Amino acid sequence: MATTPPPPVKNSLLKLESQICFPVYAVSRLITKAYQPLLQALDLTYPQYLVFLLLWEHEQLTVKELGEKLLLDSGTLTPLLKRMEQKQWLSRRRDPRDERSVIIALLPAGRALEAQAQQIPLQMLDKMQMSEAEITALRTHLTHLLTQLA
Amino acid sequence: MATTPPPPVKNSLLKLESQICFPVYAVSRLITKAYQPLLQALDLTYPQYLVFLLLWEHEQLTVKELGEKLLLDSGTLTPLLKRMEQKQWLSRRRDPRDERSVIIALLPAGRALEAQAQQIPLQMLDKMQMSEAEITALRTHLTHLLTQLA
DNA sequence: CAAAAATAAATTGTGCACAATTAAACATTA
DNA sequence: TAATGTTTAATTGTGCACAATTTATTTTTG
Repeated sequence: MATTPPPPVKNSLLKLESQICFPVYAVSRLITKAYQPLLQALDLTYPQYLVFLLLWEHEQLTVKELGEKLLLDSGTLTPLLKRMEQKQWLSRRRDPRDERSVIIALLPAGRALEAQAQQIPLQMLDKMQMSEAEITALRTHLTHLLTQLA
Repeated sequence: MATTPPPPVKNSLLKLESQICFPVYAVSRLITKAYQPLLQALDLTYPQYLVFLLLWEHEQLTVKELGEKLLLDSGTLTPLLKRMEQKQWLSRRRDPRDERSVIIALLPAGRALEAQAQQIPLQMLDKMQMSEAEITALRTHLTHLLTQLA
């Protein structure tokens, strides 16, 4: 009795489920969505929150420094920072000693947000339901990938 | 001799470097950038490539099915699929048996792209420089997070 | 010093990503 | 079956994200 030929095996590397890239892409968007209700209470978007994490730590930074730390360019940062400036969270001014640079400095309203953001990291950790060990392992692999691709 | 008081320790959870979320966000964008030169040769964006991965495997899917698999809604997919339709890569038509659904079907020009995309996964693996074990571990942690957040 | 090169932001244009709303088709049920 | 509710896309509006270009300033170099 003749057997039917085996079905042609698709190049499994071209399947969505074989990709490592898709989970990264999907998880990244899901994380942003998980932040959303927490950040909405502060009238913040996720990239704006990242800018604040840096400003709460450093008080003031140039656009270039923000870009280096966040891996974003001025095409993204300039309009984002203008929106944050409009809300009086930060100031944008040229560095008098090098007029090419723009210094972004925290304003009182921006500094005040830090207190309201205190709970966010723990709330996110709670949503993610990952052990300390898992998080460390994940971060290790991701930072490896990051240095590989940056 | 009086010791200086310890510097006030910033809530380390509110530092960018403590966050697991930032590496995911940054790596996701870096991966997209790494794909860019490879996909540009096929006139594709990364989300369009993801749609093709599914269509190459399934030949035709509804917008709803694409959305479920990619975790994207019609607000993102409709304009994206219209652009792909304009390039004659796929067709969009209502399902005659349920006019609410729109069936996305591969067209010859879209099917032809599969051959040209064959090399992409290996080229990406090469760029990422990760061992099989690392990739598996990373995917495991990410899919865990994905189910946790989805 | 003047010309050329490099640097830092801003601008322009395209394409996601998503919340919120709308519209149409279908399913359920009173 | 008419009214109600559900499902599926499309639409609208906002905010990234990034490539490519432009502008202004500073640095380097011939």
